[in-house]
This record gives sequence, C-alpha cells and structure tokens, in this order.
Amino acid sequence: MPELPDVEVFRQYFDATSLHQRVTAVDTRDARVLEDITPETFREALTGREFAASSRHGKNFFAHLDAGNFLLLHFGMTGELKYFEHPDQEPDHTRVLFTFDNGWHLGYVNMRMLGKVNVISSIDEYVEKQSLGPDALQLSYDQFAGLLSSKRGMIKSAFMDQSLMAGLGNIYSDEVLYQSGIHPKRQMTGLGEDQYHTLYKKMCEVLNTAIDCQVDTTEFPENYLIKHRDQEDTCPRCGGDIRKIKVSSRSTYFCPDCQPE
DNA sequence: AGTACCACCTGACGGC
DNA sequence: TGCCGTCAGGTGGTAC
Repeated sequence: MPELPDVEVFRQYFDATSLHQRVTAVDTRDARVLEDITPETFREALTGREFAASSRHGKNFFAHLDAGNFLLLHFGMTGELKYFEHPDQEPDHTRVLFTFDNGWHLGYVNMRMLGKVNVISSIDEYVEKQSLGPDALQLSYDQFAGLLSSKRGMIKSAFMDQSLMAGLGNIYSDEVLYQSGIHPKRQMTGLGEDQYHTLYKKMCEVLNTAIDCQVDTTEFPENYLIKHRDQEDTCPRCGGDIRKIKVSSRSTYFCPDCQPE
C-alpha cells in the first residue's frame, strides 16, 4: 500500500506513538530488510538513542535520531508500522522490532520485504543518491509544470517516475488521472496548459484528501476510483464499466468514457 | 529517453 | 487436500 499518503499517515502515527522515546533494544528479525548495514552496526546506531523528529520525502520516511543521523524506512509494497505493548500483540512479518524505555514496542512490519531499512547521515545526500525528484506535495504549480514539460512518453509513467517527482505510485497515479479525466496512456507531448492545471489541482486534492481520511478508503469521497478498483465495478461518475489494462507493466484501472484516449 | 522485461520476496486466490 | 499459475499499492538493473 505505501505511497505518499500512506507514508505520511505512518509518519503521523510514528509521531503520536514513538517520538521522544528512547530506544532500549533493537531486534533485527530478518536482516534482509537492512539495506547495506550489518545488524550489529544498526543496533549500535539506535540503542540508547531518542527519536527527536520525523520527516518524509515521497515514499521515504526518516526518523531523526538525537545523535544527528537518521533512521530510514522504506515500506515497499507491504510495509507498515505497529506500536504495541505486549509481545503477543506483535504482528506477523515484523522484520525489525524497536523497544522503548516505557516497555512498548514499535514494529517495522513488511510481509514481502521489498522495502529497506538503514541508518543514514544525511537526508539530502540520500535523496540525491536515490535520484529522487521533489516531494509531490511540496511542488508549486510552476515547478510541477516545468517538470512535466521536460518529460515525454505516457503520462502515467511520468507520475510514477520517482526521479521526476517523489510520492505517487500505481494507485494514486490512477486516481489523479481519473479525477483529471485523462487517459493513463496519453502522451505527455499532447498535453496543454489547461491539462497541467487540472492535473496539479487534482494531484494536490487527491493526496491531501487521502491523508485527511487517514488512507481509510471507506472514508474517501464516493467518486474516487480507489473505491472501485475492480474489473466488475462501474464508474461512479458515468456508470460505465471500469477497465483494467497494463501501463508500463502495472495494473491500471480507468474509465474509458470519462478518460478518452 | 522511453519501454519492456526480469529479479527481488511472500502470500492469497482460483482452477483443476 | 494439494499443486500450479497469477496477481499484488515498489524499485533496480539490463537490453533494445
């Protein structure tokens, strides 16, 4: 699930549960989620430290350690955070377990382990190294238009390209395009200023709405495609059939009537 | 530069 | 019940 809104909600959850807590123990249950750091180095970097602040860039989460460095969490396709008190509450697939001096635990849970965990010394350097574009929610319209106009190919590919702008993945790209009435395979070169304005407005609206709803899709507006991501379902706007196709080898849902090619 | 694959992983689901 | 193929909200590498 984790795209920008999900990670932002994880960040808020982290702040509400784990901020200003001191880490007393770190248990790496499966070292394969560690990026390029040994379990020993990882444990030593965190044990005794306090989480002083948190931030996010696109789909990447950073917990700021009081030592001046940062815990990086990337959630892949199946990652999440869980704060709990008793060991029998520990979720399946907990890959890293942090224990605080109040006795509670924070689990980095990730079934498929496609994410990664690390300790880094600089967020800016990390963003640079990963070639991440600006965070999608930090863009002005002018920046957004400038980025898009530098890009060719299919629009959905552009929205999913983390080096152009960071944060949108498969689901929210589909949602922005649906809300904008633009076909996911539309070529960037065919878009005009009107469409740039629509896309920018809808992108901000969709991301902020998802965060406001705490990414609980039952709370999303009824006219959101995300509630109708099903081949059997119908378009909440026109009642036509939702179609499923592949765009850059990712499942893509759209309404052929509302989003003409 | 853009696209199309493959790979990394685990688990759920449907068909036989 | 079990086996098999397919699919799943991410990313990185490679080859055309």
